[in-house]
Amino acid sequence: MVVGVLVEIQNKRVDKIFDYLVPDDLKNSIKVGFRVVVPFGRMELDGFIVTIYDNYSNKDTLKSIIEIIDSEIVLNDELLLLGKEMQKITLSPLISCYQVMLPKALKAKHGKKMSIKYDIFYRLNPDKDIVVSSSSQQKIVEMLKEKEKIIRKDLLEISSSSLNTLLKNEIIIEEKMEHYRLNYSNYNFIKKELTSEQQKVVDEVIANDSNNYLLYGVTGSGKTEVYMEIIDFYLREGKTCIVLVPEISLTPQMIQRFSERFGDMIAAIHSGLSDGEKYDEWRRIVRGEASIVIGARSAIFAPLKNIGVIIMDEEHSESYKQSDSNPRYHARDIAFLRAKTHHCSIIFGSATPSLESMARALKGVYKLLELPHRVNGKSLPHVDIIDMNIASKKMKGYFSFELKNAVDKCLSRNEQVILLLNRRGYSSFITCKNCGYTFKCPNCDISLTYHKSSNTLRCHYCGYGEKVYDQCPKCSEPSLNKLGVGTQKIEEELQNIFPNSKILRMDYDTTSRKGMHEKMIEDFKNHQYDILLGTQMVAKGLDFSNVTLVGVINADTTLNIPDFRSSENTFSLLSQVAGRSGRSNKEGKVIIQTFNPDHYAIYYSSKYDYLSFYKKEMNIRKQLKYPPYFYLSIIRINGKDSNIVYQESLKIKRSLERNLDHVIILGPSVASIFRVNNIYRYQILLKYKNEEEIYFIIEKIINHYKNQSKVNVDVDFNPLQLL
DNA sequence: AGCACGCCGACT
DNA sequence: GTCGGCGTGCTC
Repeated sequence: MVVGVLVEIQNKRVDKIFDYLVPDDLKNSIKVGFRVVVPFGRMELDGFIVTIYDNYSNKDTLKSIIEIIDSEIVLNDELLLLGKEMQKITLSPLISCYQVMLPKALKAKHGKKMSIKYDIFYRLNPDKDIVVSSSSQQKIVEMLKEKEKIIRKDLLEISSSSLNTLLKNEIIIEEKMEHYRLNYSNYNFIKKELTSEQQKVVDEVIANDSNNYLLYGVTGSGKTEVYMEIIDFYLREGKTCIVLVPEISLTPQMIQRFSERFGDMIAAIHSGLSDGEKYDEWRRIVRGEASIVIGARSAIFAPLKNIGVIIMDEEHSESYKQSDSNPRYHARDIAFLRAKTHHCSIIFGSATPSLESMARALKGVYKLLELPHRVNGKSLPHVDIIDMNIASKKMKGYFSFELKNAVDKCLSRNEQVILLLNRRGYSSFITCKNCGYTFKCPNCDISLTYHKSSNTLRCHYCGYGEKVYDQCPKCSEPSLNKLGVGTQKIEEELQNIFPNSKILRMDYDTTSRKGMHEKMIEDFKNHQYDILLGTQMVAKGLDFSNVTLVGVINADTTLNIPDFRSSENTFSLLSQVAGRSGRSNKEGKVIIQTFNPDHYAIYYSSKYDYLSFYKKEMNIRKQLKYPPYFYLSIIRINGKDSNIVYQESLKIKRSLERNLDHVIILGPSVASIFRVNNIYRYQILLKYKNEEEIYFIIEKIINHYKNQSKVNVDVDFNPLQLL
């Protein structure tokens, strides 16, 4: 017997199938989709069995498999096929496609044994008469008469010798059962009364078996309730469901809502779980013990059978794309592939749909469903924009008089405040502290990125560069700000202004410890704090009924990120955070501090005018040839020798130019961080209309560079970040 | 990814 | 004369 094995090495040159003999004693237990240990050169490696050959001509040269790791299939037929399709659409190593599907505990290095926890149960042996010879034996038997089965820990006060005697005499039986580290309550079909708007959406979706929907519903319009009702329908049909949410909004609140309704039918995979716990959830899914999988990006690979619907909440979220490493896939594309095999529907939900999705919906590629009203019947909270060009002249720190005042009022009513501080991208570009001026590329209409080493500003799209001056070119003040504001600093200032308030700081630093995120949300909900100060993570999905004021300290930071999507991201972030205010019966309010009060992203978000924003932004995208009018791809070239990397980049560019018409080829330009770990990086940006045309050439280039070690060439199709 | 093979410089 | 630098190539 000969099998094809894909070995677990992250190297393109060995990303192919190696053939091995199966020793006779393993023949009966081996299956496609199992992991095995194989000899490889002088090493021993883990690998996946991807084929079993019917007949194989020259077996003599083959080595034999050392051992089988699994007793259950790790990659089922659907996932094996899905991996191949992923490799095709991402041009990533096949092994990386399989690895990304599995929980970390399974990717463990060879030799590390997985621990499955067991509970030991005891029950009475129905075939034996009960004969006891001591009072403690009698006690155990009494317990079993009452409870049918008991767990070892119930017997703490009873000597184990009496237990052993009973076992030896076969009066009681020992049983092992797999212990799952998490527990959910039971399914209880609570049906919440839906509004007629919500019901209409539900009816529409369940009327069709395989359709793609864009659910455009304002914050607080009850999308989650709609999802649950649809899921309920499919569960009754005997089907399963996947719910994708951005990691940041996969809060205990969210999980609780699902588990209250669906109990232990859900498997929730989130960052708060240990690797072991994630593995447990994955096993429950494999065994068909969970019918709803709720999780972040990688939950799209959940090994469910018979999927009825895939829901992608907050579909505009950038976290759905794996951008940092191979395979550079978007969960949306995987959803399409899985929906095709399962003949199921996909629902993309958002209060601020991505331009790509809305464009598709308006073209009829997706069916557009709308929830234009909040379920509490209240209108969205009023938004005040504070012009910091004026306000900053009168203030010392980061808080305008208006924001200070509003916080004061809110606290005096014993209500709570959420303050959003945007830190992302701060150090990479330069702003003027005095007037808010930012440097832009004359060719690309995006902010320039600051390079500390050369003290220059550069554009990463076209390579344009200029020297940094000490003075601001607009107001001539020597007040260029190269550094960001930390949440910590703001917290101190806040505490000084409101000495009697309790402030909770929530950012990457304070939530990195396991369970902290959950605890903070719980504590804030219980009003142990008055003010929640944090980064993006306070903007999404949280539902606090006592929050009546949301303040955005610096709306400009996301706007200034050198990316053509920065307006879109700003609009959606501001809309999301505004929706945190006034969620129950109390009137809410939002205050946004900005140096760009007239910027359309800020202006339209303050009016909750998605469609106007959409039209304006689409116009810009059209003019500048960006998505959704043009596709983008980035070819990244890196290597140890910067000169060789550059020369090869030029070669690639020329070969692209020779082979492609109607494709805009920009670069090669240096990546935002030119040198990482002594690897130099260049990139070429492609803008095009026809996906097929470029695919084959890029595939050719990547395959060409696969076999040589001087430079490494990767592609990112439809990148979200161009940096 | 490892690990060996192989072809040139400074040394006991 | 050798020890050892790490460039190139292979692993079923």
